[in-house]
Amino acid sequence: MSTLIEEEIEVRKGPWTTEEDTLLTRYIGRHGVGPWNMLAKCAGLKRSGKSCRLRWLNYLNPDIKRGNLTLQEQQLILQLHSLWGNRWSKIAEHLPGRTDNEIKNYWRTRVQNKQPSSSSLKEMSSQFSVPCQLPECIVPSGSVINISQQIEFPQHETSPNAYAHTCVDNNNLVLNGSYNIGRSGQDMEAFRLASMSAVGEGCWICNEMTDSLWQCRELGEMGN
DNA sequence: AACAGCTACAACCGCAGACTT
DNA sequence: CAAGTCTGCGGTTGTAGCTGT
Repeated sequence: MSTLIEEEIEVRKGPWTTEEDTLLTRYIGRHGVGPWNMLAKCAGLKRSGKSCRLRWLNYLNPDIKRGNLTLQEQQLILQLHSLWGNRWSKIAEHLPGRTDNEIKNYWRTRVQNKQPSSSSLKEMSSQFSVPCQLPECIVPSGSVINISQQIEFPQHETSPNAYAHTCVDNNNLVLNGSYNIGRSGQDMEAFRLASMSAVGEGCWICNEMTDSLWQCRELGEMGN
């Protein structure tokens, strides 16, 4: 009979091998998902239940979608993150086949790391208004997008008057200032969502822009 | 070709809440 | 009701692969 310490030493960590993947997949295929600690032992894996759960949910589960996030998914993540913050599991519930880990990684590597520099922040804080020039948008050159829609806010008590008007010039998306920015975070949120809607399905608004808007909101809150 | 820096992603850790004894 | 255990979540880290020099 092994001691507790010896058992702890036996627990494997690090990257999973194909043999381990096979064992876990086969066991769940036969018996389904159960208590993870028990499952790990019964499957013959020298892994913690936690590790098995993570491996299954984030990698081995056949329901998981592979490949890059679609533009719609990226847009949805931004919208949901603006509503719920870092509630990754909650956000993942609205993206079938995507895991909270994947969404979290996406956010950290491709959104959060592209925060505007402090100098650009200062510049923005001095203006704190539209229009603002936006780099690297993939809207076809020459397109014109007009929106004048009222944004619905699922969780906000009121619907602020958020209107954005956009046009595209030489691949740069420009927001024309028909949005009346208040100093509340909610107004900034409205502008943010309006801008995202402006780009529409199949198009994508650049990360720099949404982050910049987010910073604008924070600046607005700081100013209060 | 070799190296450094960067990016994306898998995996671990700590914590909190739920559940069980 | 308290203590122990399990589960799930969010933050963080390690590293393989890619890219630029």
